[in-house]
Amino acid sequence: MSASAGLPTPTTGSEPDASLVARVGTVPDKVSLDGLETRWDSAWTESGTYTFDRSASRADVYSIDTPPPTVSGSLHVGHVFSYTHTDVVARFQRMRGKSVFYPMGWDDNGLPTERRVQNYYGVRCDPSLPYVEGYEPPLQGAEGKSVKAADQQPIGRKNFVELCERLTAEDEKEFESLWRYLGLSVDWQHHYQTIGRTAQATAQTAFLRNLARGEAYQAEAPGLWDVTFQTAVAQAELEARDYPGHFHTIAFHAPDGTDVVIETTRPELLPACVALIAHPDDERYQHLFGTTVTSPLFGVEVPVLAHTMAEPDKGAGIAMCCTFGDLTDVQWWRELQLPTRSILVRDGRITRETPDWITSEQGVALFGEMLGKTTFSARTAVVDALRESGDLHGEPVATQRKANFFEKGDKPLEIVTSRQWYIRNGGRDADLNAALLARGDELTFHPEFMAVRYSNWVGGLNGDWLVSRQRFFGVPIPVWFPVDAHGEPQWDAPIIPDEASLPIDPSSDTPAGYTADQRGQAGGFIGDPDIMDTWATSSLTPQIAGGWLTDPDLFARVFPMDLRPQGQDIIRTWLFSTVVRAHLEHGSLPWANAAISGWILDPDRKKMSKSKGNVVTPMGLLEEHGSDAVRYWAASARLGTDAAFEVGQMKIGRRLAIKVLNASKFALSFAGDDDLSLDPSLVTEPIDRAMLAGLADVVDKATAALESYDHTRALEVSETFFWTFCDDYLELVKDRAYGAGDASVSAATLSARTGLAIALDTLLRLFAPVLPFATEEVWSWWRQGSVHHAAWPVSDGLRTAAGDADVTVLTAAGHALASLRKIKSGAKVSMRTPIVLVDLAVPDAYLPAIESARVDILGAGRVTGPLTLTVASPDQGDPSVQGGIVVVRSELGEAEPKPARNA
RNA sequence: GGGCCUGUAGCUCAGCUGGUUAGAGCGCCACGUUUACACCGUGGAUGUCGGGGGUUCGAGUCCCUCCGGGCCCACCA
Repeated sequence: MSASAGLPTPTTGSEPDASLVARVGTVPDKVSLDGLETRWDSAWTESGTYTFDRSASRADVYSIDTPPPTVSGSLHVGHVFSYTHTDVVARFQRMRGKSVFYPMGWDDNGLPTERRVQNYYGVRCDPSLPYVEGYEPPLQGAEGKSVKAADQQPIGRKNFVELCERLTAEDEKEFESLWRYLGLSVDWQHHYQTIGRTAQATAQTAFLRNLARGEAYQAEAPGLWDVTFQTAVAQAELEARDYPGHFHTIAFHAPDGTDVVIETTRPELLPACVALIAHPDDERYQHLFGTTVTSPLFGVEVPVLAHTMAEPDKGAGIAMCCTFGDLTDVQWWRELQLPTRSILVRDGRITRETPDWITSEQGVALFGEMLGKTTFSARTAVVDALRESGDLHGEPVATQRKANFFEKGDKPLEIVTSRQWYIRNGGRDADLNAALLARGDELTFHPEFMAVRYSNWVGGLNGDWLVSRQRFFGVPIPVWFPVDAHGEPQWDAPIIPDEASLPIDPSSDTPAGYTADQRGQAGGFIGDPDIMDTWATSSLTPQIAGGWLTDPDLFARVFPMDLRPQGQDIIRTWLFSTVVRAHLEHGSLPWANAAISGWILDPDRKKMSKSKGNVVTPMGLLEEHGSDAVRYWAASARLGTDAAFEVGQMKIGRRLAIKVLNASKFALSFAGDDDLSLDPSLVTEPIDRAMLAGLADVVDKATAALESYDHTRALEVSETFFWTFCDDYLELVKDRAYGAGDASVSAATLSARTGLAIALDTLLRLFAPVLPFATEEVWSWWRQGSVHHAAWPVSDGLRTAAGDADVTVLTAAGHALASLRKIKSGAKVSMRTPIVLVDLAVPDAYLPAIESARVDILGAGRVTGPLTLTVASPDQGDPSVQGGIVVVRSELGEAEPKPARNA
């Protein structure tokens, strides 16, 4: 790292220190923010400003596990917002001398990409079709036109995956250019795709290791199933939504002829009923426990059982347990060892064969009408029959119920029995659960309260992590199964590939010891048809980005990582699953810190999202306001707090960036043709030293804030100081800094010029993480190298230069100047108007301070006559203004005629 | 039903472990082109700190309670 270390300490010897002198190069006559983004992005790329120094040891590295954005649409302001937060951290750490490992990934895995490809190219995947060489899809960019499924051209899996890769590559190019324009200090040599070969190999290797250690397993079990996508769905992907339904009151029949009445919203599941269940303490049903009743219409005999999960005040207090209507049914079925009578199949329709437990003539006839029907039509059939038989009591009553949905689906989930793969995540194992909760405690969340979202989720898990999905585009489960002599797959004896052969696709690759023509044959093999959950890959981003498999040397330098930035909504998914994988594979946390950004809300306080159509495109914003301005807006919002989308805040950021350019140009203009000194020993005037003392405080506060991931506070203290610096200090020292106008430079002039140079040098470093473009631009006018590799400022040197000065001199002089301005403002005259006489009553403590800056105050206030200072008494005037300085008497002179301006 | 966050000027938000008259910026009003800046500068007005109780010499800050926003989990009979 090349930087001069913060502010150099004063030299004591006679050797001039080269680092204390800066030669001012060309400062533009007219400064502008326009074009800085493109210009500096090129310059940074060319000089490798953000290249990770892989010779650095782990202790000198700061590594970031960046969220790979989903490449299935476009980035929105929410992305710009949260990625800026991360970039501020990256830039701060880089300036502190860390080698920053800041890779970028693209999440092009999974359903969103799959669906987008279907729409964009008008195709659909049919894994049974062969690969077609040189295939071209029927459409290009048909997005939004929504091609009906029936009109989509069916293509084989390999062709489909190729299209996925083609489309995501285009998107990724666009995303990268946006990130570059925004000024993310990413090392673009380190980027990855979650569908890339490395990611696939990593996901498959990690899975096989989980399998070898017994952490991954298969089970044939009832589980939540999306009938649209026809895939199993994991707990983390659930979303409870309101769903309209009807309560139906239905009579079962006891042997003695009495009715046992239940209520249900799903009468179509009547043929799947396996028991009636009431609470063991429920007085009303005591006499029925242990007996059987007969279902209406279908005449199936079912037991009446007791279970504590039954709630007496829900419905009739006695429930119909079906295989399977909901997760409670599954629990009853399991715990009471009930038979399985499934009637729903994977497409969400009623089975196409009448099941053997339905034997009555009436039952068989009715079920015959239901065969292959949707649940909706089947319900109508059952309800009509019930009404006719008199077993429907009253009419159905409309109700609003909650149903589980796949977060990307729009039909309620059904429960279907299937063979699936799971990874243990503490959902069924108390020890592992406790260990993962402990990992949560070990992880530092910013803000802290986000930790409870983790522990709530982990504590509330009710099953292991379902990782298999019945989809096409994704990382295949890397196993095959032998097929026995009868043609039956041996699910219990998976054929495991060698790690060195990964990644593999078992649907096209052949396992060792077999030939391709044995696929699907008796005595041969079949591939596992499923792919892994997208989180099964995403949970390995630290390993993928860090080179776990491909570059162990790199991995040792970056893992466990320092920071995981992400949104609060995916703590339960991405964050948790990543913790699970690292815990199982490495016995550690994947990172030390998690920084959680809030949401961007539109002016109606609604979360911005594509589905609501209230998204603002980021590139337009960046071009209109400038990247520094948009970054300023983002950096003004604290972690974990939702922020309003506010153009006003961007305008303030733009104003700040422009002010940085202008104030810098001004400060540098005093150098003339001379070199500008940064030697603190030349700062001799009390007010100059006071300014440096104030700056030292700012440096300490900003540093402490950034160390605790509070970028907002760091920006705020720097910004507040900077505006006072411009409005008061610059005005006060202007005249002195210009000097006498001849070649001689007095000590007082040198003090002002050096103070300005030191302050500018420090302020540019303080602002660099938030305003990388404006600060780099100014830096290039007079310093060597990049400000983004300059050392983060430290207060020591500033304090040495300030000596025993304290900030009071500057604040008091500022207040005095304000009181002089108020005289003119009150008289509605130009600030150029001279004051020929003024008496100020000032607080006790300010008297010496103001006295020591008298000459500067007279100059800045254009006081041409006597300035008299007295100590203010408590009853004098309004002490709340101008720091308690009261104008006792004043007299204004004639304004000078306008000076001719040089164009 | 359980949990977390949040309610301060018209708007967006600061107010750290309780301490003098509650802050900033935007917006608003008035004035001003000053050898950096009109993408500017100077000055000004603006609040029963969601309501009500309590602890305290002292509460925007701590406790209780109610009301309003947002989010997560549970709730499918």
